[in-house]
Amino acid sequence: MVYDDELSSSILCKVALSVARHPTINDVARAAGVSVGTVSNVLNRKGRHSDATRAKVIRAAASMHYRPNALIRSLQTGTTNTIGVFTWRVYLGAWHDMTLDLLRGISKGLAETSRDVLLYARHPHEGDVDPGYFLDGRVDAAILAPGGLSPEGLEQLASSSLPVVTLYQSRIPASVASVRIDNASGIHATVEHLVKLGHRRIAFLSPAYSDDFCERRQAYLDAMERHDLAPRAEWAPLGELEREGDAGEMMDYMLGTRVLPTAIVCGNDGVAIAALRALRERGFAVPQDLSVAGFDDSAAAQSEDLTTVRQPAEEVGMTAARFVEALLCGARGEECRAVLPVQLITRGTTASPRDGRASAHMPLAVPMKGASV
Amino acid sequence: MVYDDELSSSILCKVALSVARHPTINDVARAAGVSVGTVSNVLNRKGRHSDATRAKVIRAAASMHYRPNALIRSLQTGTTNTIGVFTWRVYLGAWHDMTLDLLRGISKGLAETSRDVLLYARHPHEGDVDPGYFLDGRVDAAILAPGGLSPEGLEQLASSSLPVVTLYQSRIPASVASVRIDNASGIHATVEHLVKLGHRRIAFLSPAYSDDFCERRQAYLDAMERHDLAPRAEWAPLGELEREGDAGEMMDYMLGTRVLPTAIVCGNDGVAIAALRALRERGFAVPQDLSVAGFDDSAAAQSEDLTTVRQPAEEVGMTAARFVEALLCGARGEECRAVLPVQLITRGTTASPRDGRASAHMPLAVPMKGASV
DNA sequence: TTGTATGCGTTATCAC
DNA sequence: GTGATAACGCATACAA
Repeated sequence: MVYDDELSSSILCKVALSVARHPTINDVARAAGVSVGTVSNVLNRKGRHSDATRAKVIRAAASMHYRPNALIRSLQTGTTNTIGVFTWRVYLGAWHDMTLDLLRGISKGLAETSRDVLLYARHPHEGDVDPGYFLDGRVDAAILAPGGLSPEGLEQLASSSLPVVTLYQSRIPASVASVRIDNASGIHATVEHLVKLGHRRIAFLSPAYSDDFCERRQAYLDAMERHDLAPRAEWAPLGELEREGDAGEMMDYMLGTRVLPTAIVCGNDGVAIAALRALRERGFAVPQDLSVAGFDDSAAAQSEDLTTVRQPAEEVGMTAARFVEALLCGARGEECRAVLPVQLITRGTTASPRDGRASAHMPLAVPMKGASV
Repeated sequence: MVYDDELSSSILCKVALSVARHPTINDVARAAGVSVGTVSNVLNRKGRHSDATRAKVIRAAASMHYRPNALIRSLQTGTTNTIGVFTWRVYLGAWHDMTLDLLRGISKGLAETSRDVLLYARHPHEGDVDPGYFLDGRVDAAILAPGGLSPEGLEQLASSSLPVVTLYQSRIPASVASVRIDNASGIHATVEHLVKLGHRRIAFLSPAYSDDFCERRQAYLDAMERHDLAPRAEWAPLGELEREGDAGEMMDYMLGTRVLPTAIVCGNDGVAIAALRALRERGFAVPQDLSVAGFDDSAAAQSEDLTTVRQPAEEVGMTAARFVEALLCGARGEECRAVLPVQLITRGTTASPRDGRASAHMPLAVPMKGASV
């Protein structure tokens, strides 16, 4: 061609004009008049080349907005600088306010080590996730919130070489890193608080579809026993509680029993706030007629002046990010386990019960299944 | 058949024992006794091979938990099935409650087309993001919430071949797809509502660091003018308002003026709730002494019984996801523009002002240089 | 129907 | 210091 002997600047023009695609290291090398190896060296392993070459390469790369392809680079180096994060909960609504705090914590933690987050959005709304999903080379490690992987799936993942940190899960293989919160302490503190206020008829309202909820339920039963309080079966119903409306039904069920509780401990703030609304709709005053306590200390809990247990979701995320870092540095899963403390926050929805018996203005008979007070 | 089984299973064992790394297509090919091309064909282009071969390949792949490397596959196909999402806001706190709704919408929208989200977390806490950041081949397209990219950066990105959808941004190149909300309508409705209640001294409290805030501020000024109300300069201060404490200072400033407003329109719910608290701390009753309105209809707004403008954050996310899909199918950016409607939600923090005059304990109103009271 | 060969863009290992 | 070149794992066009 006529232009074979053009100066590099015009070559740059040619390249710039001809590429719809992004410039590659080859383009940079050609423009700078050096080999690809030299370009790679200059750009990555600073220090083993002449200043003149260095300048040429840098300028060529900058002028054509060269950007190394991250995929190929990962292929070469074996590391993606990306962490997979699976949180089922992003699909759910206000029942789980803590997701964003969690993500923020993870982001902050990973930013410290310049890693990005691959947020798995592709999973279906229902059913278990294929563990192989995390093994396609896109991520260096995975952080798994509950709800996606079956125990077997987690087992399989654990036996692979992918570092994994589970969150809010207790039924996991011993070798898997995990960050949990101290559910039992939180519930014990809540029950203790209520007992000190004079409550003896304490109910527990919660779904049971995650380890956390199960632990909280068990802790409630333990706490009741510890205080010599025998919870009636209908005070701790095992319902689905997946939507707001469910809380109303559950409340009807609970209020339809012969002996009403004077306090309700809820599995999380979402349930507690739904319970608050259901109670108020039915003419009950909180905390005069019934006390209500939640779990999580979400933003809504603060607004609702809800007594609740504060869990450090952001710290859970940061801890998980640090564990990921540790695992990538060779730590074993067994060494990366944390149970973060929680703290009871007493607010306006809990108070002493009205003198032993149900209050005077409470409905005599709740319109459900002929039950009476 | 039996012979085949024995043969392949023993080979499988050998392979399984030898690999610490993940099996590659070569391993599968060897185990199945076919070539890599055949494996690839069987796994991807169904239909052009014998049943026997097909069965062998499938079984070999399944038994060794073969998973194609997504990086290489992307390299090959030119598509990553991943969308980059940049939201600065994940770092911020309760000032921006809508982030999770947004993410949920994006996730739902992308799940429809089996794409995942690369959530950029690596950006520093301050300063502009390098546009080249999104051009390293890891994503097929990008969704950009405000705050990260400078206008020039966005321009540069727009001139690249990467499909981009901006959110909540109005000052963008004409060719860039965008999803916005109708800020002006929301503010006009709010001011209209307050005017109908009898307010004339209406203030505007908001930061101004994003397009949305600026639009809302301008809409406030327009609405005031439309109602022949000349807002005093001190009723629409231009402050930073980046933390909760700032709202208190701003409130002190506003309440320290000679003529007090009877209503405060806020830039978002976070500001409004901070304003509510600041007002109550200073002995003002809402809405008796002052009315307050927000913007967004976050969960906190519902809890606080705040009059506000509902914005469909989740729908913003879903729309963005759909635009991404459209762009990837060849649509031009100009064709992918949406301004989603908002809706005024009147709640308990707005009411008629106390009978024309300021309340008894408020400082007397003193007219200043032609300002209409 | 199946196998072979090529190339994707980069890093890294060697010669020079 | 610098430049060839192998290798990464896969898809695909093409040959058999």
